Parts: sequence; C-alpha cells; structure tokens
Amino acid sequence: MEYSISEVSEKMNVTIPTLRYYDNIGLLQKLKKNKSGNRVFTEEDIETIRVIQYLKKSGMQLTEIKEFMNWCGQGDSTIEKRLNLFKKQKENVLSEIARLQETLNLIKYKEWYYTKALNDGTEEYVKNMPLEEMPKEVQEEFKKCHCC
Amino acid sequence: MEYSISEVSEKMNVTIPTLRYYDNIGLLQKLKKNKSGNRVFTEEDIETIRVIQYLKKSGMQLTEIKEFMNWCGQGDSTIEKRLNLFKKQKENVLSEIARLQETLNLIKYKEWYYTKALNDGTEEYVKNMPLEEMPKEVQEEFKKCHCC
DNA sequence: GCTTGACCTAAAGTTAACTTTAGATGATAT
DNA sequence: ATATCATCTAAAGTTAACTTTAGGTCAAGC
Repeated sequence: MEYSISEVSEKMNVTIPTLRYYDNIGLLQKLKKNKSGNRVFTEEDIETIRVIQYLKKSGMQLTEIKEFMNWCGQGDSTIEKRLNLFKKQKENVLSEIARLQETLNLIKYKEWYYTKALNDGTEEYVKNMPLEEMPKEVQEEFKKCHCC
Repeated sequence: MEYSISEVSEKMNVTIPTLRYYDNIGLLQKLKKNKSGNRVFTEEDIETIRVIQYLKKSGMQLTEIKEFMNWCGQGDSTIEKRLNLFKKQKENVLSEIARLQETLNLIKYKEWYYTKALNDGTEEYVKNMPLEEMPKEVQEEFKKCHCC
C-alpha cells in the first residue's frame, strides 16, 4: 500500500510542509519519489514518521533523530549505538514523568487552595491558614507557597 | 531575608539574564529595587519563580503565566479564573504523562528489539520474528514496528 | 582617586522547528 | 485547449524563550 503526501499528512496528523521538511533534513531516508517527482510513502515510511513522533515526545531533537536514522542505514555495525540511545531515552522519559508528577503535586495544592478561596469568597483565610489545619493530601512541600 | 539577583540565580538555577527577562515581561510583579536600582528578591519573589518553573513544566507559555500573574494582582475577583486555570493545567499534565507512558512503551519495545539484535549480532532474525514468538510484555501495538 | 565587581538598560542576535511565499510542473477534468 | 489541482523546490519568514552585546552606574577596597 502506498500513500501520497496529503494522505500521510491526514493519517499522521502532520502538515505537508513538515513532511517535506523532515525529508529534506534526512529523517526519511528510505522515502522514494515517482517519475514525476512526487513523494510516495510506503507503510515503512509511515512507521518511520511514527517513530519520529515518539522520539520527539521523548525529548530528542531532530538532529539526534537524524543521527539515529543514519545509524539505521549503516546496518548491524551500529546496533549497540542504537540500543544505547534507547536506554538513554528511557531514562530521560522516566525522569520527565517524575518531574511532571511533581508539577502535578503543585497543581493539586493550588487547586485545593483556590477551591477553598472560592468557597470563602476571598483568599484571605486560606492564605493565612496554619499548616496543621491543611489536609494532609495537600503536599507538604507546597504548604507554604502562597505567593500567587 | 532578601537576596541579590546572583544569589537567586544560583539558588534557583536560572541565569541572571533570564531573571531580568522574567521581570521585564511582567512575571515578577512584586519584585522591588533598592535605591541604586538593583533588584532585591524576597522569599515571596523566589516562590513566584518556583511557580513559574512548575507552570512552564506543565506546558504553559510565558504569556499565559503573565496573564495569571496579572490575575493574582487583581485580588479576589479573579479567584475563579485562577482555579479554572489550574484545573485545565491538571488535565494537560495528566494527558502529557499518559503520552509519555505510551512513548515509554515504544522505547521498551525498541530496547528489547536491539538487545536481541545485539545478542544475535544482527538485526536479521528479530526483524523477521513472527509475532507469536515475541514476549508478551513487548507492547502489542509496536510488534510490527521494524522500520528503524 | 582609581580600579574592580556586581549590577543596570536597551537593543540586537540566537536557535529549533517549523511555516509561508513565490514560482514551476505534471496529471486530470471540462 | 484550458483550467484546476496536487504536487514540487528554494528561500525567506516566524515564534518563543532566551542570550549576547555595548555601554553605563554605583559601592567598596587599595
């Protein structure tokens, strides 16, 4: 099964200029063109785009992704490099998730804080609430954060 | 307790130009200057910087953060707006975590894939491995992803 | 009195990842 | 035959979030 650039754009939720851009910078090394010069995407090219999207989400830059695609084209001699890249990315994603969890803790504290303020009709009471009166599920480390 | 810009830079791991930039675009509305024009940071200003860092991590842009800071300066009339902002950000962070989890699934599949390839000394076997031979902890949706 | 160091402002420069523009080509529909 | 449509290239433009530069002020130490 083969796809035109507009079909891929729709299917993968990427704009046409972005697909061309990815091709131009060397991210789609297997992508072919037909005799009138139009790009023809195979299932494999689409999988490559999916991998690019995931690697981007994991925090990789396009230059790093390009380097990875180069390795893929170089065959079995680069298997270890590729494995190490994914090991490193796993750590990155895990620590990114951990950081988001911490962000979530602040947000939950603020949600509690402003819910109370909305009930009271004013920030005054919750702003000056003594620590021991706060519910324990509001994270310790944010209990004193009344700046904004 | 009061701090100079260089102390805050070190303590909060933000460069001095960035602190000035945040002040210039209106993110540090309560920040004062001493008589010779130097910024003097209080604990509250530092808490504000911490909140900015968390809101940035949750995916907010500086213009949105500035709007939030404006609301904070407008008092009790904006409590509901601020609560709604945090509710929205909670959803954003939760879905971001979910997306990172999915990314992690791809990365784990790739880690398994390249570990096998490294053991085999070649990608050849793992690339053509029938689905039913793959371990079930390698996520279903990626079992066919051999593009790179 | 002079130098040093920490601070200041305003304005220009940087970077990544696109997006937009302008102009061209080739296949298809009327 | 002509208009339309999807595609193409090359090059310039955009955006956010800083960073860098250039030039200036001020307090402290020698």
